[in-house]
Amino acid sequence: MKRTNTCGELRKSDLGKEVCLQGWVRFSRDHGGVAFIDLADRYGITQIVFDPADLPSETDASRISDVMKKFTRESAVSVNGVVRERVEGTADARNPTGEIEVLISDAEILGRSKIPPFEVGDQKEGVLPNEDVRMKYRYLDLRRTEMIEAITIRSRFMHLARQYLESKDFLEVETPILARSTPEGARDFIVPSRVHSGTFYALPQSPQLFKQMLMVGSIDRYYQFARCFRDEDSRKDRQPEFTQLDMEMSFIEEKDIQDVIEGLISFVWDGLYGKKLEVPFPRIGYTEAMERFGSDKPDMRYGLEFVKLTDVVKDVPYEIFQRIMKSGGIVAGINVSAELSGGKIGRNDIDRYINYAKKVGLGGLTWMKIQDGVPTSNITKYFTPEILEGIKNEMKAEEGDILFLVAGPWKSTYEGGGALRKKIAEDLDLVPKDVFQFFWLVDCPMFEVDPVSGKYDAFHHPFVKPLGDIDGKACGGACFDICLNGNELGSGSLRINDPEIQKAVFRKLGKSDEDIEEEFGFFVEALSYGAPPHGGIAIGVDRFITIILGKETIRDVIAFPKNKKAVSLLDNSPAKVPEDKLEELQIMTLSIDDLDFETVEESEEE
RNA sequence: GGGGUUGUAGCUCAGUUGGUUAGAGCGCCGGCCUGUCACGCCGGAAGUCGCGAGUUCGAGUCUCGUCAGCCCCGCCA
Repeated sequence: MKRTNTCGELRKSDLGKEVCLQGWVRFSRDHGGVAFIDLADRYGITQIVFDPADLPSETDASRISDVMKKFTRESAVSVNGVVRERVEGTADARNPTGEIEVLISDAEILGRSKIPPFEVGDQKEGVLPNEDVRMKYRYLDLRRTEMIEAITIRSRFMHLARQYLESKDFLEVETPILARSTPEGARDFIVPSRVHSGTFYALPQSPQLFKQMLMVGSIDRYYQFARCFRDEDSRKDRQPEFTQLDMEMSFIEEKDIQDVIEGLISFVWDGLYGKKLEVPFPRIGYTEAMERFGSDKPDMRYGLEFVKLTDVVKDVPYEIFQRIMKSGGIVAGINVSAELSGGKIGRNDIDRYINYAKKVGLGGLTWMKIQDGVPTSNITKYFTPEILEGIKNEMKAEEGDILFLVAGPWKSTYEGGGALRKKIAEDLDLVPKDVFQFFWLVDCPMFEVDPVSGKYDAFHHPFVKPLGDIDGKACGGACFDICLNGNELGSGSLRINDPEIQKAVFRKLGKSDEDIEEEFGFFVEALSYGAPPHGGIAIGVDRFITIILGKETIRDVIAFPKNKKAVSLLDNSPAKVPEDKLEELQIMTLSIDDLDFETVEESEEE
């Protein structure tokens, strides 16, 4: 190999060395005589200098000068030269290689670059182009320091995790990408079979069933960096394809899974940052999390906790609250203290929050401000002085504090309230940076009942081991989530290993015995051949990396992500395929774009 | 599917109450410059104001529609 060093490597200790550096021309500065190039690769930047007054004797100066004229920005080039100390007073303390430079004696262009569509180099005032431009030229975007860092940390994370899990006897096993479509959960991506026309594979939403069958297959400690596919609308933390660190273990209890994850994350943390994490992570029950923070993945780095007010206001003449409580709803409040808000919340802000509350599914938002010691607002006339006093005491409200009251059905009200809490915290800048708070959300229910249809839904998924009688009123599930800073990082559970219980859960979810046999027969069958007690967890790799790097979106930690509409602007996928490929698969498309509009319009006119 | 927001030079943006020839910085091209580091200085080229209608004597600006990006809701067992 010609290249002797990377662009981030050379130091004063290398003075006098003959080196060959290869990389990209980031900036160049031509002073008419002496000229500089910042040569960059993913390791760093080294200054190359062309110095006619100080050239080695055998050097052909005009030839080098000619070659360097072709060194357009972002071209890949090769440079030979000698490492030397920079002229006194010109060292660059911001750059680890800033004390040295390479005096060029030979140069070659390896791959000339067209004029880049945007700035690749780090700028004093970062002017990032729009994301769609970055996506179209992702290969250039990846050269940026920030992207290099994200990709590097991601790789380190995966390496450290593998190192840890292998040391604990876990085996990495690949599971199929072409698999059976399952009826539960998200929409599947479908892949047509050529051999069996009219039938389809689905891309896995997760390797759930396969990893459980690995347990039946005696692979008692499994892990995999698994690609998962879900055909649902994207968000900044959701992509149609994403990566999970998927794990499963046999002969274990819930705590064993949590111990492994705590060990794993501590190991990774130490490897990445050289810092110890405090373990075990705290636990909070589902109900408590909902009632204090209005979320099953609460951000507990700041306060603004909910206070239950149902008892305090149970005799309130305020009709809206009465109606809600009579139908089993709750009333809860959040105190935005004058201390936190700095008195910055005015009537306009309150109206904004009322609007926001409606947007996130709350029926409305009641507010009061403590003025002259009394909760005051346009609706306090419907409250008795005793009840107002009760609210004030319960919420520990003081002069100038603003109280927001939410009311409605337990779940949707706390969830909406949680969204409001988050919004207020962000507006008031209450969310601390550089604090990483892991915790376990525990004591989850097994089922949720749809308030409209009355239909049972699995709280996590149908393979979770129920705790107790599944027909009981509040049947729990042996499932739990790991959360970090208001995000769900992953969820785990003990699984059902008894085929009869598995069938009973499916029935509870409304499946007939025929459906169960058709959709999950192979799986129930597998459970009936000595399935060990087992359980596992999956960690969202993209989200984890996003959070620890303080990024806004998982797109920034994925090398080639798709946009909001699931389009890859780099390769323009999805795309049409030639007609003969469809014929081979015996597929016809009914896409509106494929219709002949002239014909359609004519038929409409008739 | 719904709501919000953005769209002006290759990139990031400004553009007043509707009014002459649409501007700036960066980049690009040409010239000058022997110690810069986002080098500097001088000069230059570069625009379907997302697209389509409408109002108007006149539209980047107002109205309607439409397309695209992003954020949120729905959706994501």
